[in-house]
Amino acid sequence: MQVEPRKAPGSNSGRKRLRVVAAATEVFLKSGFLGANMDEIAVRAGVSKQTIYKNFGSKEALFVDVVTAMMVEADQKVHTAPAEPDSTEAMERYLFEYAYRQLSVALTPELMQLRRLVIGELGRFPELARILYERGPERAITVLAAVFKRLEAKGLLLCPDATVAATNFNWLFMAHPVNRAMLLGDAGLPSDADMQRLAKEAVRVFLAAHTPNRIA
Amino acid sequence: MQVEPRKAPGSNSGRKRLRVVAAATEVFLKSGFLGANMDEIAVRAGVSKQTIYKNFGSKEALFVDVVTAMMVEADQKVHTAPAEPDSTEAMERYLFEYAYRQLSVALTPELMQLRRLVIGELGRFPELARILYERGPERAITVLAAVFKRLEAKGLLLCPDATVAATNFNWLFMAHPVNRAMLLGDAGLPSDADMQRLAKEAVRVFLAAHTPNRIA
DNA sequence: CGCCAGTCATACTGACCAGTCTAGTTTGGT
DNA sequence: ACCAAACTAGACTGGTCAGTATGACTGGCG
Repeated sequence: MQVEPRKAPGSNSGRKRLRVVAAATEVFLKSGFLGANMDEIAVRAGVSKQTIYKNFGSKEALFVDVVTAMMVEADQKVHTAPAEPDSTEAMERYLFEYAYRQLSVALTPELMQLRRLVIGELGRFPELARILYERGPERAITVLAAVFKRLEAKGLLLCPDATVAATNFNWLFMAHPVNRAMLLGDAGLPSDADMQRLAKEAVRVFLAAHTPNRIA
Repeated sequence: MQVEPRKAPGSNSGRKRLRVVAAATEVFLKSGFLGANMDEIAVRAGVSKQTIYKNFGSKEALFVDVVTAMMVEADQKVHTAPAEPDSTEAMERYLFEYAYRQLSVALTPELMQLRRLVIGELGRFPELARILYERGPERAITVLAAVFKRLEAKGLLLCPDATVAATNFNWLFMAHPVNRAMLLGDAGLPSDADMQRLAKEAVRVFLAAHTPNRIA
């Protein structure tokens, strides 16, 4: 099977390719890799199976393409960097905003389902799980650690190991809702008020453990 | 299809049943629900397919039985309750021991693979995921919250909401390694030294945020 | 010994499905 | 207008697999 090179997105071929990716995304998210049916994907995309196989070569390759595309798209939403704070009060606000934004962006039904899918297919597609790990939590923690290092230099934070501190903070607000969503489904996702509570509590605990001269 | 009632475990039938469960456990963990092959399970159990269908009725039912059995077994290992502490120093030790034990017991390749499996099959078997949630993190947090309430009554802890405090503590040591294991596989599991570090850091952060009159 | 419930190996059915093939149609560039 | 590339519907192949059917074997018990 000869796989055609990717066409420009404006062309007719390119548009068809996008429709296939969109349809495949739906179907894979709904049914998983083995449960997904190529005929259903073709019908939903309004495209013949031939076209799919011409563009992607195989079910596996389509799956990898679809999941990778979903992660790239998610990446773009997560990337935002507000100005870093200069005072204790500004830092508290900064941390709260950061946590709240991460919660809002990451805890969507699509991303949670993507996560379930990738975890379930770890055995078959370990490289996809690795990419999700690196682009998700690892990247978030790395970026946060760099911020914390600068905050420590300013004397606003006390953290001998910035990566450990960033890991602490990240999971203080993320762990509980993500775990719930993984096992309870979309019904377990937090409301906006929940997210604010989570962010606030995470900031409180984090600062209690990483601020110089603090009295609880 | 008539499903036979469960036989006493000592009998010949009972032993065969156990061998089926053991074999099915292996195969489901390795291949997932759809990927698992009933013929392979039969061969591994040294049993004919007929016997499997007589005892369990269907692939779905076997899967539910197997996963439930795995969770019951895991439960027994997790349940241990050392004496509750009476002083600040004893509490620190207690929390460390608790965290370290939870890490040691929960972060095994089998339990992590079970978790991946259940998460991946959330769409098909939501009730299994719910059971895992209730018997796993929810139960751990509930038990911990009760302990924290008593510790607060003794004046050792400061936590207006014991459940929030228990959630904080639980995920402070669990979140990072569990997330790594989910996405990086068994190679991402922490070493014994890692677990001790995780437990120690979690206790430090937790106590900084939940102890009366504490100076960081 | 003879009974019979449980088990065995094996073959089969019917459904599903990834991927291919065919022959006719549309599209887009020149 | 013309042609080549891309696309279409739909049939087809080959393989897999859940679940059933068959007929023979075995072991415990009266």
